[in-house]
Formats: sequence, C-alpha cells, structure tokens
Amino acid sequence: MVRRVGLTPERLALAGAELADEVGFEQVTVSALARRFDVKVASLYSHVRNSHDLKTRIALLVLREMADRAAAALAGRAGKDALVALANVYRDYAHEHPGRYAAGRQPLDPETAAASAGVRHSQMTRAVLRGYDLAEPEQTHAVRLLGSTFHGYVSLELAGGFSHSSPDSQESWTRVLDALDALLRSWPAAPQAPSEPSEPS
Amino acid sequence: MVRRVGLTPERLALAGAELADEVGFEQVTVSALARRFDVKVASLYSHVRNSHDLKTRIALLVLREMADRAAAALAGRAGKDALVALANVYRDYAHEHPGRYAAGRQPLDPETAAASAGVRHSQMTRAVLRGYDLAEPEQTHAVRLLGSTFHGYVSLELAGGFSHSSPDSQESWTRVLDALDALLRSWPAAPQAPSEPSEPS
DNA sequence: GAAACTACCTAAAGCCTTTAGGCAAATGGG
DNA sequence: CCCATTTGCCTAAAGGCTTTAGGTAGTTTC
Repeated sequence: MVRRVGLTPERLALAGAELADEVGFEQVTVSALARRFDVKVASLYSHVRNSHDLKTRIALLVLREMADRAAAALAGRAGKDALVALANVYRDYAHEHPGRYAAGRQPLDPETAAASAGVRHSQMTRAVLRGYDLAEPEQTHAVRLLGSTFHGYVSLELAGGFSHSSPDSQESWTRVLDALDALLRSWPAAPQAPSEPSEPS
Repeated sequence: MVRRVGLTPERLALAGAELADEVGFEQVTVSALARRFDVKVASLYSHVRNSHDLKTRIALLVLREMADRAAAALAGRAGKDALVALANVYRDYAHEHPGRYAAGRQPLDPETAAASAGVRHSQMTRAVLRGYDLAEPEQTHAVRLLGSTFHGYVSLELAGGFSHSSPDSQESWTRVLDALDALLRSWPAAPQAPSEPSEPS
C-alpha cells in the first residue's frame, strides 16, 4: 500500500512560495517542503534537481505572478495613472507576500533570467513610459531608474528601514511617485558628449 | 603546547567580510571562518553568539566602512557634486566588495539598526540635500527616494540585471544621477491635503 | 605560587543536502 | 488479460553546518 501524493515541480514551487510567505524565504528548504507534503526528503529530489533549483523555480513563479498582476493593472491606464498602478503592483505584492517577494529577488543565471517573466517586467515598464516623451537611449535609462527605485524602495521598506519614523512610509511612497512622474515629464536633456562627437565612448 | 590565534569578535567580523568578498556572503559560515583561522568550529562560539550574530557583526562593519567612505567623499562638496560623490561611494564599494555589500543589506533588528552606522548614512544623505531647497517633510521623502534608488540600482546591477544589454550600465548610472539632480532642483510641490487642512495624517 | 580566567579543544546531538538503490502501483503494448 | 516498463515514493547512508557541554593548558592576578 503506497501513498502517492502527486508531487510535481510546479506544485513544489507553489508550496515553496506559500512556505516562504509563512516563514521567510531563507527558511524554505527541501526538508521543510518535504515535511509539508508529509513525504520523505529524498522523494523531492525526483522533481527538483537540488535546493538551488527549487529556489529558482519559486523565483520564476513569483516573477510570473507579479508580471500577471502588472499586466492586469496596466490595462487601460496611461501616464501617471499607469506609473502609479505599476509601482503599486510591486509594493502591494511585497506587502501581501513578503516571502514570495524575497524569492523574486533571488539572482538568476543569465539564461534563466532571459527566459523568465523578468522580460515582461521591463516591457511593461517601457509601456508605462509610452505615456511620457522619451526616446532611446533615455528610455532605457528611465526603465532602469524606475526598476531600481521601485525595488529599492520596497526592499528597504520590507527590511523595516522606514518604520517607526515619521512621515509614514505610505506618504513617502506617494510623494516619491509624484516626484518620479514629474521627473519623467521633464526628463533632463543628455549633456553634450565631452570630446569625440561621433564616437561616444 | 597550545596555539593561541588571537580571535576577537572584531577580527572575526573582518575576516568574515573578506570571506564574503571571496566566496559570497551566503557562503559565510561559522565553519568556513574556523577553517580560515585553522581553528575548531566550537572555538568561535566564545566570540560570537551564533551564526546570526556573526552576520550581524559583518553587516555593522560594512555599514561603518561605507559611512566612513561617504564622509570622506562628502567633505568639501555640495550640490550635484556631493550627490554624485555619495552615490558613487555606494556603487564603487559594491563593485569592489560585492560580498561585503551584500552583507550590508542584511536586515537588522530595530535596536541594532538604531545603534548602527545606518544613522550616519541618512544624516549624510540629508547633508547632500542641503545643496537643494527642500523643507520637511519633503526632505525626508527625498532622503528615502535617494536611498531607495542608490541601493536599488546597485543591487540590480550586482545581480546582473543590466549586463549584456546596451546602453551600458555606467551610462545609465550617470544619467540616473543627472535625473535625480534635476528632480531635486525642481522638486514638485506637494498637492493639496485632501480634506483636513490643519491636521495632516 | 595558588586561584581565577582565557582561549582553544574534544565530543556529541540535531538538522539539512544529496546520492544510491529498492519496491509497489500505475501504465500500456501484445 | 498479462507482463514489462515507468513512475513515485521509500530506506539507507555519507557529509556538512550549528550549537551546547565540558575539559585543559597557558596566562593573569593577588
């Protein structure tokens, strides 16, 4: 008489994401996941290569979930409205699912990253910038600024960086978004290339 | 005949920081540190409470080192010059010492954080903002924006987010700093408080 | 010079990872 | 329907990291 639990890489990643929200991504471990399925540890190794593989799968799941939310939030919005919506997707997701969010910050090797939903994220940031008037390469600089600021803010907030100090974090967040909107509307012109006009370094 | 190596919490933290730069902060472990001193693992437990304590000490060391560099960089500078100098302190430190930088992102419990060099960091960011015309509470919002953007950018960059894509990261970094400078010079006015004028939330 | 302390040690328990090899249930071709 | 294969979970075991308990030999102190 043998129990078959029905493990798959997908179910493991999902359960791992839930576990991350409950106990923190650091504590997500092959052993802990096995306990959660009431199964021996070794059994999981038929479905994930190793601990790192598991974490990568969770990260990819998270990136997909966030991208899906972002796509839904951006539909039918433009300009500052879109900017704020996208920003709030990340922040709200992080607040609702801190463990998942931490998983999403897991570094991926380049090939994995290229095949991940991370690509959709930068496409959506670019979509937001359609509401502003930015040509390349400035658009790319702006994409990077937005990504950095969103994730930097949320990470610091999650780490407790802004708690117990006034003004409260929500207010700063609102003002930061106001500021980014203003910045994108009047993006400063690139300065003259220093010396060699036709061959920028 | 007994070998005395001369372990202290400080030396352990320093060696841990070096180890982090060599093999990554994730791999910094009490065992690895013991090997590095050619000493038995248990011996370290007279000097640090546990693994978490060790990591916290490394984080505090890193925050101090970065604050020292920042203080040196800010001396005699103001305005955009100061802004760029401070930003580059973080970015250069992260590039030179990726493991140490990762250690510095280790979350600290509130009391530890309050007693850390983190306080100096926000003071220095405020000092940079003296070159711009920002009254409270907007100054605090701006401090948070700068901290988020600096650390967000550097983290993404370190995670490989901007590699193998053009324009190169150095160029984006320069333009992001141009943009932040422009933003601080024309910081958008706070919108009207929605309903209760004399009692801002 | 004895007492107390310091700095490192041995021993051991507990948990996590990973690989190897096994057995029963499900599957599917003849 | 039956047997062979595959699938899914198991036991066993080795190796690493953490942490505590208890020892021992220099070193300091009075």
